[in-house]
Amino acid sequence: MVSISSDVIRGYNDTIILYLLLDGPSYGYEISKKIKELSDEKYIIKQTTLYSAFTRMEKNGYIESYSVDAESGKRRTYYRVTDSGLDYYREKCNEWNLTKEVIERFIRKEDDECSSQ
Amino acid sequence: MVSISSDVIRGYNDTIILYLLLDGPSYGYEISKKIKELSDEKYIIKQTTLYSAFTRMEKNGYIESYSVDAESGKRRTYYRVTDSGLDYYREKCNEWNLTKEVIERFIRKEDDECSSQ
DNA sequence: GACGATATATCGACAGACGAAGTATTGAGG
DNA sequence: CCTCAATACTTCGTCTGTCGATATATCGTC
Repeated sequence: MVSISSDVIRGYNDTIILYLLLDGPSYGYEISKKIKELSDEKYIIKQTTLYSAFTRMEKNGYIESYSVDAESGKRRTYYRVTDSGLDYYREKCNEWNLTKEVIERFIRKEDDECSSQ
Repeated sequence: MVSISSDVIRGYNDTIILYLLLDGPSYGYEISKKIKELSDEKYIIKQTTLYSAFTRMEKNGYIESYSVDAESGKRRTYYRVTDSGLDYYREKCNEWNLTKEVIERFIRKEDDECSSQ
């Protein structure tokens, strides 16, 4: 079975998270559910990866956090995208399109070496 | 200017190198030139990255090396792909197609948030 | 009261990228 | 002859992001 290795996604976790935050503020657990859903279970982000991405991005000014005590006891940390975060997201989108194009030049298609999976 | 960040390529350097070695044995300096060429200068692999990839892949049995003393003094270490290396390359091709599809779901197109670069 | 789901945090290990620096050869130009 | 650019490879040390392990706390339900 072909599955996604984290080394590939590495450098795009931030982008994925930002994409989901563009719909409105959200929190860790919800984001992880949405990633799983939107990727048809093909990519399940690790907790540690997710939370360390939040920390990093907040430090870089791409997102802002605020705490909410939802339904009695359960506290949540919500994050929202900043202007700078939106800029960053757009940059990553452009970078992705370029990168995709470049990598594709080194991937053989069905007709020759890369057919039988 | 949009340029390729190494975190994105990370995990695909091996694939890129293997692709070029599929044409026949080659050595470090030549591979680096070819990558630069084939990517229209958009991706220039760092020496250290390249040579550490060779070491890693040889250790993993994906490539084999042999030394050649070309044109009098200059020694070169040539690498060729093994069967296991070809398998690995094919796997990475499949993985790439999957990964590309998944990441793309988190990239906004021109119509909304990801237009003005 | 035990368990699964929700929700977050911290710590330490590891792999891959890469800057800096060094070595050695060859050929061209002053 | 010497220097410099190009060719060709190596070693060392640092940094960043991922992730396994572990811990904590709440809520609903069986």
